[in-house]
Amino acid sequence: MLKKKYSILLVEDEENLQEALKLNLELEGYDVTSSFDGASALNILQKEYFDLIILDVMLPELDGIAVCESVRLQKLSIPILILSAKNSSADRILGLKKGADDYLTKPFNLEELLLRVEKLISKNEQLSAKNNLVDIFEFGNNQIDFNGLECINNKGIKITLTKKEVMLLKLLIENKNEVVTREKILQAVWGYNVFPTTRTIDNFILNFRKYFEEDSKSPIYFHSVRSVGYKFTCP
Amino acid sequence: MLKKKYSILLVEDEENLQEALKLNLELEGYDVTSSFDGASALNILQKEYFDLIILDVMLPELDGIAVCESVRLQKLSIPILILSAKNSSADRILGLKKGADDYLTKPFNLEELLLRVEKLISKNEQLSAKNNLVDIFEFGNNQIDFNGLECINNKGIKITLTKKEVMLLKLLIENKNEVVTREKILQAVWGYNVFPTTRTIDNFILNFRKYFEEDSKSPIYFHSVRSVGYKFTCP
DNA sequence: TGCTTATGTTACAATGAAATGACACTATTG
DNA sequence: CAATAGTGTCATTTCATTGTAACATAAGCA
Repeated sequence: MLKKKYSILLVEDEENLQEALKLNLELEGYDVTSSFDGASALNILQKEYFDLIILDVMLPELDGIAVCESVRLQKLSIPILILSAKNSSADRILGLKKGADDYLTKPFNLEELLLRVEKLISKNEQLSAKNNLVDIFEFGNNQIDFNGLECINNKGIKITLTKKEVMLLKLLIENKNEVVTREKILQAVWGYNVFPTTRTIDNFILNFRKYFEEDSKSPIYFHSVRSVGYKFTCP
Repeated sequence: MLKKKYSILLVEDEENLQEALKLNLELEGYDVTSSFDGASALNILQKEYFDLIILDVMLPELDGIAVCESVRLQKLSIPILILSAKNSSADRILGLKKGADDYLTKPFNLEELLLRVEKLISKNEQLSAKNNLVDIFEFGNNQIDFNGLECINNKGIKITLTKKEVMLLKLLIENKNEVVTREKILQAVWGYNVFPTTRTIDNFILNFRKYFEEDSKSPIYFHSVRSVGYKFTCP
């Protein structure tokens, strides 16, 4: 039987390591696409399908964690393997929290990397057809279905969310009870090079308040933090 | 919403650690069964279902690796997380090769353990939640026979579906009430790994609406989700 | 071989999400 | 207590995405 060739996006700026890894992965039969920085990685991901992303955390400009976050916001369920020079458990935890599926510390044993790669791909392969656990978030009397991009608000009215709304909402909810800066929002939702007027974010918040707040004039979920950004709290 | 309680088999002979882990896992909402040696672990596994096994490698008599191997010989899919005092990559490789899904080195950070546990369980959960579609699917007054490639629509007219139509329809129905992205559609139905902009998908949807909707201008089953994809809903 | 049906492509119109600009409002500062 | 900077709100515009049909090509079959 013909074996399907799996594709890997390898994001690593250090040229020697990039080349060595690419070579070894290709020897294992993978189809490897190279990327040397976070921004271009995100670009490539828009246009092409991959079975796995290998991501160095130390990247010029946009770092690995940010890429990881951005990928997860767009609901791409690609497995992500993070490579890092740091071996603190705090870093590993951050990586795993931001949506990485596995975490390896440099210097690593090549065989271990290849094993982990294989495991990640084969686990994901099996569920590629249907890959969703129900993903419903509730606060107050609001229910949000992130898979169906719709929600039922406290008045029992069904609202269909748009892509950007979902991304922003997810970002806020993932960071609930902490302030998310405007810069971070623009970065994560609108991308690294598109910066619309600041009023845009406010308009989205405005909508969220209309959708979800009892009294949109005195919000209890969507708080503005003057000169910093916004904060979602759920009591 | 009611959350399912997941069950974990914790195999650890050191009593303090056993207890501490059990407590913490239970606080997270897991149902924990304790085992203190390899032989009894295998026994328990014969009789009961678990969503995850946490396995110390250093066990009296039958060690963790042996248990792991034995489990893999019988039940393939339970995720196994190995705990070990040794941090050599050789050991990690051995563990992973023998069928472990993840490997943590003692001393470990509790939060990291909990994160990895959660990840292992949810990944596996998705696997087992595979949808098995019946061959005949009904919605509204439409009947679709996925085997015979034909269907009877709401006007009682028989329509023969083509191969691609069946594939797309199946994909949408398997993911009913969820948005299926254009990328996923292109990948699943057309086998593309690169995503060209094409009107092909739209034309297929157009046909579905003609076949199955009362009023194809205001569809109730086949919804477009702008800049994401399409969603099949059946009320 | 030519006919028939399935699939893909092109072109253009319609649509609606998101961006913008204007202005009122509110908090913060010296 | 102005002055100022930051935020709330709405009406309006814009432009990418989607709907649609007619046409082109490929595949399958008599």
